[in-house]
Amino acid sequence: MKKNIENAICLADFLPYRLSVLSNRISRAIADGYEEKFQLTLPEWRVMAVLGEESDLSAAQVAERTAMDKVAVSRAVNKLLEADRLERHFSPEDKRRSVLALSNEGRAIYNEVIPIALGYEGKILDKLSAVEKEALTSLLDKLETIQLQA
Amino acid sequence: MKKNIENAICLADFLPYRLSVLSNRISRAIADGYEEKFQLTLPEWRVMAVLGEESDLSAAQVAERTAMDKVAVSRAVNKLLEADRLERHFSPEDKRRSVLALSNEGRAIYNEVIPIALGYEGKILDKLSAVEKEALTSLLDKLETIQLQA
DNA sequence: CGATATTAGTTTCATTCGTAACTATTTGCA
DNA sequence: TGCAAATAGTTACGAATGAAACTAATATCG
Repeated sequence: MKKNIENAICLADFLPYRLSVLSNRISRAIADGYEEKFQLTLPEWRVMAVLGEESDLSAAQVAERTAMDKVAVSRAVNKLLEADRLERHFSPEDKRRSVLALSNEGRAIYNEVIPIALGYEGKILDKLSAVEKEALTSLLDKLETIQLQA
Repeated sequence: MKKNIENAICLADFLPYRLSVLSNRISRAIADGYEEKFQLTLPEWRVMAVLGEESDLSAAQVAERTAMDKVAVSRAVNKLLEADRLERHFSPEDKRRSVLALSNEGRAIYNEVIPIALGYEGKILDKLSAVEKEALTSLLDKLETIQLQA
């Protein structure tokens, strides 16, 4: 396998490229499992996923937990509200702050999507040994802490 | 740390989500290192990267090596042609097939971007021990082979 | 109290992206 | 040969995305 020793990049060996291709492939496969069936986009699903875990978050808290930006959250929330998958009211103390939660319908969909998403993750993790799974988790923990801004 | 044992997802522990966030963060950081400076988008850079390694590829071969689809390649190639960073002629045997290569100007830019890209990768890899680097490579090798299509 | 700054969330606009349809060329095979 | 199918690449179009400007509500501080 060609290495990046001279002034050239072998894309196939380049970590950022490999992560990008792998991640896109996995996300696409999972989204294919629910997008058409539930008319649900990836950003919408992410919003539902955090609200399934914890209710009554503000849009900003959803953004924080999903690593989405506030515009993306706003759009996803509005589409979910239109589809009656979310309920929103506003905090009495601060009328700007929204308080978001899954509706019954949203919860039902959440309960259906969860096994699909976990199924795909399982399909991947099942191919790894216990040691490899451990290594993967610990590498991700470490990589997530790395500061990149020049 | 909350685990995915019940019918819920802890996004922060969910492998596809973690990969996606990590990969986007890294790609964004690297792109910030060349996009503005060279007026170069990520897909354009990917095309240049493969042609820097190997010249006279067709658009389809570029697509294959970059994991981009043919439309994205077509667009990137056309922008690079307009900017005189690429040269294109067509195969005499098959007038449909393009033969792409970096221009001198493209090569010069390639030579400038390479160290930026490798620098970011190095910044990440330097935080890992030799054993961790080995584990990462072997995990990626393995994960890349996994079949996901339901 | 009242002006200014900050914060939450939305809207706008320009760009990007993906899918599907299209053109041109070549291949295969009756 | 010659016509249908396949292939290389482009175009068209609607949806998704991101940055910046905007609105409304609250906080700060003279």
